[in-house]
Amino acid sequence: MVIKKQTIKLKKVQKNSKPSFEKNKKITKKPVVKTKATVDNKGSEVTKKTEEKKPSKKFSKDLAPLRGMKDILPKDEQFWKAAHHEAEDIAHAYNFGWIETPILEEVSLFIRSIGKGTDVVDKEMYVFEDRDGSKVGLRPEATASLVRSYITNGMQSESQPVKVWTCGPMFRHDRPQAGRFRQFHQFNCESFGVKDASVDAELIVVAYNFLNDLGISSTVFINSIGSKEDRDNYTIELVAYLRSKRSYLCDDCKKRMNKNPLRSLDCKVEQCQPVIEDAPKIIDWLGVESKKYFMKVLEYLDELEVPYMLQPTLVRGLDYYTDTVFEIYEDQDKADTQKSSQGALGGGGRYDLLIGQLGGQPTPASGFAIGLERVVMALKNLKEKGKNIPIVEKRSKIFFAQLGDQARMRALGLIEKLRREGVLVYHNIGKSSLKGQLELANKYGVTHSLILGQKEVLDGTIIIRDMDSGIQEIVDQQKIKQELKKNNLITIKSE
RNA sequence: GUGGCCAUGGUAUAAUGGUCAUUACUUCGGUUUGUGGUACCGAAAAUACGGGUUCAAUUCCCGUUGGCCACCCCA
Repeated sequence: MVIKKQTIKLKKVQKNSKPSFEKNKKITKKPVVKTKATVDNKGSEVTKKTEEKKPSKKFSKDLAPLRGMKDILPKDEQFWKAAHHEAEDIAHAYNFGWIETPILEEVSLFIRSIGKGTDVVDKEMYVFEDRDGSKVGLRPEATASLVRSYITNGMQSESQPVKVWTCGPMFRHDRPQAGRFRQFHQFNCESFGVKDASVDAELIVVAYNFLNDLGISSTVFINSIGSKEDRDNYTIELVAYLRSKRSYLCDDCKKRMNKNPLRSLDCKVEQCQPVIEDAPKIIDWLGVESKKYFMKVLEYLDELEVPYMLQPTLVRGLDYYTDTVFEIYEDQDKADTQKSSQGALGGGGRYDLLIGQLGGQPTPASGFAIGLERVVMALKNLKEKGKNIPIVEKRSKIFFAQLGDQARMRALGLIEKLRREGVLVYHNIGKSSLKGQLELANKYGVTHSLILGQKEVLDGTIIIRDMDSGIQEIVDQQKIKQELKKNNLITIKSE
């Protein structure tokens, strides 16, 4: 029996005897020499030196996930599941087919679609050399891959439009921030093959309903950037205008003027605002066709009662868009306008030139992406405010406790048998004390526990304990299911 | 990529240029070795990493890494 224990840190010693291998982080961790003074049963004192230092139990930093990447943990399961289920439901409801494409693709696919000169391609892509020397990249978004898939799988010969959806991780080497990660997840819907305002409107309504069904109220910000010619003409005009106001602009905008003038319209710097307000509006430069098309989209949205705002300054950072572009934002309470998270939950638009540009038959297309991390963030916020969110929780109401070696041996078999019959039970076979197991049962919030002990094993029976009243019933092991069913406690797996 | 703030057990925190680094939750064990919710007792568990100043650094300084936030950009 240990009566006394003391630990002495010998700082001085380790300082002076600094080992030469100090570069090794784990070993440099302060060595601690522990001395335990113990007294054995007979009362004689024994001093023993425990082994030199133990390496730090703290995990070393290089074990942590990479910067901007996160483990998604069980505590957040409900939010993620809610989002995933809703994605699946809504995509299904609108007849989108599920598709999954590789995360890794030839780099040129992304460069050719998203566009050289965009930040996503120039600064944020994970690119590396494959073993054969070819350049591959982690997808920074899904549209390029989906378009590639449409082409390489000959989907142009299916009945149009071809509508697909996917969910999965995307990668951008960005600086992590609220709602922004290097690996993040998107829900994507794309519609290929038909150019019609109704297609755009449907996509927008899908995005809107996805959020709405999750309890997130949102507004769509929408604009049209017209055809490529419209945009080129407009860009020339805009640059000329910005040049004339050059001295009033912020430094970023001065740079953007050459690189990506449309983005200046998005500038949030205060000094630029008056200039932006007076800037020529792209909508005035749309060709007749584009203008008509845009009006039609808006009409549909009115019809569908999707709340939207025209935003003449909305352009998007990816090159492939034409005509309709939109972003969707969570409606903020006035109370938390201060509270950051100003990123869009999702965005998208029409890209009629992309498929042809990548080598397919020229085919119109339109789509959107929603960031699941941001959705999950919004869901968490809502829950904090006590709002109801469609949480997916499959909980069993029953705990299975076992006691004694034979019972333990029997337990797994019984649990398996119950599972096959569609009865799910919580259990912790690793624990041996009944007390500990019932504690757990309590924590799980079950209403009843099954208790199997030595005696029950021999009798072929089992105890059913009502956790509220404490009343116990002994039933035949063969009749567990019936008993539980009688009390309406069963979570049947199928159906 | 730029800037601001930050770094103490698993989580959340307290404190200090010099005994054994505080507290709570969690985890584990015990208070009846067949009965949970409460109570009590006990245990495990931390100064991110590297360097500098100092007799002495968890504390002060620098660097690295990471986190949060904003910009850029985007989801």
